[in-house]
Amino acid sequence: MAFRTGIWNVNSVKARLPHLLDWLKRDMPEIVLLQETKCTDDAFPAMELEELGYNLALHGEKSYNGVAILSKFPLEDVRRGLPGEDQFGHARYIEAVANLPGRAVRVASVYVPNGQNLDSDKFPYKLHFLERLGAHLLALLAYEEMLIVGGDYNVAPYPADVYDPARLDGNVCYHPEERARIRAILHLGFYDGFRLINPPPEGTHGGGEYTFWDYRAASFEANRGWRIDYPLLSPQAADALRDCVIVKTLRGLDKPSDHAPLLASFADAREG
DNA sequence: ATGGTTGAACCTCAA
Repeated sequence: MAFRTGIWNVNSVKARLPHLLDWLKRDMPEIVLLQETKCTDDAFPAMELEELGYNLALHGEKSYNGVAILSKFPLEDVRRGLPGEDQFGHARYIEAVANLPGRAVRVASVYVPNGQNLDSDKFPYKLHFLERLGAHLLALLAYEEMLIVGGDYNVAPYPADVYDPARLDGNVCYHPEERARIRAILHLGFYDGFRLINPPPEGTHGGGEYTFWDYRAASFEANRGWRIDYPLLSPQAADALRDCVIVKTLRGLDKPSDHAPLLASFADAREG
């Protein structure tokens, strides 16, 4: 069957619950990958989402980070954290198998560390996280499954993915060391689902299509944005991809997240 | 313009 996958950094699932519920009722993605839920699993608004028909797989922590998978299909083989990760580390990765009728789809929700600034200890931590993520995704690629890894990667991979690539080159989230690591993951054999549907424009200027706008300095109004949220797809998932859009309207509401969601549509396995 | 805003939880940190 055909299905849709939503991807959204909500910047607090509790603060964003009204917008989240409205969006899910309107666009009805069967699978949803959330980042920055910012609450422990016992505080997650499970009842409201279960009422919409979702099964939940949660990996949260108090105040910061937190990722979740919502699925209208049964979830199995839930894994929390990257392999070898400290059990008490940040809640930044969750993976599960969604059992669609006649087809299993592996999905993951990832929230890559922001890195803060180049002088911070958090910057090498981010680079190391990207390397560990790449090692894990390489292992998953060997399964030859439909695999959808959606999240906030906190890295704009290419010049078209930031509003002013010349000025921002070297900034955190658009630093050559970060771009090299996210592009290394792509070069393993993953596809950026947004770019499969929306090829980047020619030249080195910003492409104008973004998923994140800073709350400060009227960034959204001026479209000073960054494309740092995207679906990374295995070849099997890329073949089934039919559409991928940024739901920009949600960034323009009152009390928005600083990220806009994405909605990716996948075809039935039997379609050509 | 090295500013600006938001969320969670505490009076500051992370983004």
